[in-house]
Amino acid sequence: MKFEIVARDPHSRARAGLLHTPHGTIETPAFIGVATQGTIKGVTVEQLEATGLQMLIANTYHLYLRPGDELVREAGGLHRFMGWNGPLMTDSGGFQVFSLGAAFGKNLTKVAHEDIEQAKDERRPSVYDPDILTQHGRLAVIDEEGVTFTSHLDGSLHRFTPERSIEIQHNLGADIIVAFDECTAATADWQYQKEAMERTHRWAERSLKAHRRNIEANRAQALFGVVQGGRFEDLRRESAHVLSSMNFDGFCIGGSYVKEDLDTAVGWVCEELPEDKPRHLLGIGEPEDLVNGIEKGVDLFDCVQPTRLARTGTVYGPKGMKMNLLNEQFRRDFSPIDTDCGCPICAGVEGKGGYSRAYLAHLFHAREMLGATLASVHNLYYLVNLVTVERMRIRNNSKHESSPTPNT
RNA sequence: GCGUCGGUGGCGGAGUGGUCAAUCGCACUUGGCUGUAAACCAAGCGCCUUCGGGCUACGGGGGUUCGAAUCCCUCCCGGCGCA
Repeated sequence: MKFEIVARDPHSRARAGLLHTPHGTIETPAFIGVATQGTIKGVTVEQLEATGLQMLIANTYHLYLRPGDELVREAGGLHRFMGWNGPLMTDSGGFQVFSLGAAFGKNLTKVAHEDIEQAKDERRPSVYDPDILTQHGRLAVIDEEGVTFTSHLDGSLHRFTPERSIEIQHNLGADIIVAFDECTAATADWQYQKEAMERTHRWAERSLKAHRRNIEANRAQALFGVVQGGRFEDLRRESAHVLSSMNFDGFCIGGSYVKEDLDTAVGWVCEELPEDKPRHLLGIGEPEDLVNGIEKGVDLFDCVQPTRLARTGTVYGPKGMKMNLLNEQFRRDFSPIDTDCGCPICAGVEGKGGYSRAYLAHLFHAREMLGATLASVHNLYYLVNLVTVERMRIRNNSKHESSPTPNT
């Protein structure tokens, strides 16, 4: 995998680049679609192409449980299995350490509010002990070696270590894979964040080692390490610094956040990471977050937000304002979601008119699955386009600053 | 006409003397959703409120009772059966 920076914004740390993968080149900054179970829920590959998405990210934990990574390998790898020929990455299962662990059963989310219930992460035993799961009322428990999961599908017991996550990801065969890490709660204290971060660093080394061992025989090409450290500047910088010294092909910025911390944390990390490698801000998000992240120097984003919102009836309207199409006011609103939007849902395809808010509202009220599909296509298009505009802006600004690097 | 069963909130449908403004669905209204335990979750849903409470309600009317959606009488309406 090769990464080249083609333009830099003179007014910020933003940069535009090209990320070459065996399945094509990604123009960065880019928004990546989340295809957890090997699909962006409710959207076909053909429809995805119409959104302009350049890359998708699938999930190790989900695909390992079902249909099984061996089966995917048998199918010829995830690309072939899901019919997506473009660039593909897989997440390591690190996020499930959080969502099935510290966050389980609480009202904890990736980007939380300041007043959330504290997610207490008591010190864990240092050895693998399956019994602790039941004692803690969660589906994932961490120890030094790895994480013990109770399947959310059937309650069966599973074990992930960095080595295992990498092995599974190699079986899945994405272009970019991610080191196994621990996503911590936004409000975890300094002591715990440090402990978790250092463990994540040890896991990063092990992931790297496992990756190197298998890389020749497998399809997976590039490995990204994950920066942690929570809301603490010293830890974030340290994490970025330590990981930079390892031989990763790129870096993810992980963790969960209190909204106000997001921007600062991303800023600290990007200042420490090497300039010549791509940075992926995991699981973020909202339009303003993308703009802020790009300004800080982030190259890649992925987020479930556009599709999850879409499935539940919320779309990005004019100027990115969120609209809940189930609200009464849209029942007789026969205009498109956004008159200025060029997506197939709003603008239609090849001269055929698009869909109206009222029609979408009807689909959602009637619980017709097409509603989720149409709204997902629109929301994805919106975010992809937003990032594309930013990318163009960086390239154009850069040109005026007499950058010799030509555009592609 | 006689007999019989039944009439409860927008709808379906519980409740059959007090703990009932009334279980539960659905519909409706509004929130929330950021590396997907998520086509999901939460709250509200008679009227008024200074949020303590107050008022009007279970087909209509009249009784019994300290107290009735629940018991009795009567009227109206509907289903079924017999003429």
